[in-house]
Amino acid sequence: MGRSARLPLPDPFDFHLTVSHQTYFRGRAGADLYEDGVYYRALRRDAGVVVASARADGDALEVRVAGDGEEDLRFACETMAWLLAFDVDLGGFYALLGDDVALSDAVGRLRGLRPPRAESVFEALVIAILGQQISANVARVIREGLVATYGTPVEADGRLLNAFPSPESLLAAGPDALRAQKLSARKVEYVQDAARRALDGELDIARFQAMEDEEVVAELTKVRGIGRWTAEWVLLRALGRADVFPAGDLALRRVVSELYFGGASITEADLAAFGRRWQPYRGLATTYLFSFLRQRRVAQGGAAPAQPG
DNA sequence: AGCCAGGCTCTCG
DNA sequence: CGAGAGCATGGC
Repeated sequence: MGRSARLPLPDPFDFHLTVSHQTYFRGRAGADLYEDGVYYRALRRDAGVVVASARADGDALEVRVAGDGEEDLRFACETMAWLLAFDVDLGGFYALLGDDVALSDAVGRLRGLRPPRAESVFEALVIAILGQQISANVARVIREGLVATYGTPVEADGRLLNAFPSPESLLAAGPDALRAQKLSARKVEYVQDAARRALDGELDIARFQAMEDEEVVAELTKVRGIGRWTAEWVLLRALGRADVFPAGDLALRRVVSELYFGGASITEADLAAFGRRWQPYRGLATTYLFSFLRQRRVAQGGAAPAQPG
């Protein structure tokens, strides 16, 4: 049962690091599962779900699907290559860094990290809304609950995972049920509005890929609940844009302050100006800086895994 | 116990 | 324009 195919790996590429980043160095984050060297995702395709997994094997990515459908396998291969950002030019970014000591040091440990992606604009948008204002850890906990409760459960290699909740399921949930998932009343509104838009076809990825970065920002920020930061998150995580730099992001501001300004506080405008040094790879710089933070957070034992009892 | 988190809206001067 | 309040809740 099942089919598999092998995709040539891009170079450089650190599979373990990239999938670890995707799962917050914890092995699981929402619909993303990483166990025993295998990356699992339940992918939505048309009305159904394709259970896919990938692992690095020599110079290839071995992609598997549970069923026997040839189309499913092809879909899984394309999607995995997209999720793991096979198309991104890391070499250009590394060359640009040159004498950037601080980030080069981070890059030294993060070499081969690719900026992993969300499955859909809807997923990226919902995750971004959940993450507004609150800490990354709290956002992650809330996302776990949402995916566990409203995702589509499937099994792969005897492991349980969930496809990211469909727009239908989050709409059907109703406001009170989502409030019970620790969303604020506002966030419930925003998430359900996003679900409606997804069902109306407004979040179709092709529609956005035809637009420039700033057009996407302008379009998305017309919507109540979506500000610049949320739109930029979608650009990075769903559309895979290379040069996006969320200068309003508090964590990004602090880590740049720490690495480049001796901890002195900097404004959003300062960060935007400073970020120009990473053009046209500001999105990669963002991913590397976040990865630096995520790894350190886990290494320091902050937000330890759930207690046994 | 407070206070702050990988924002955003709304209100008021 | 800018400043400030409110939101939800996990972690320090």
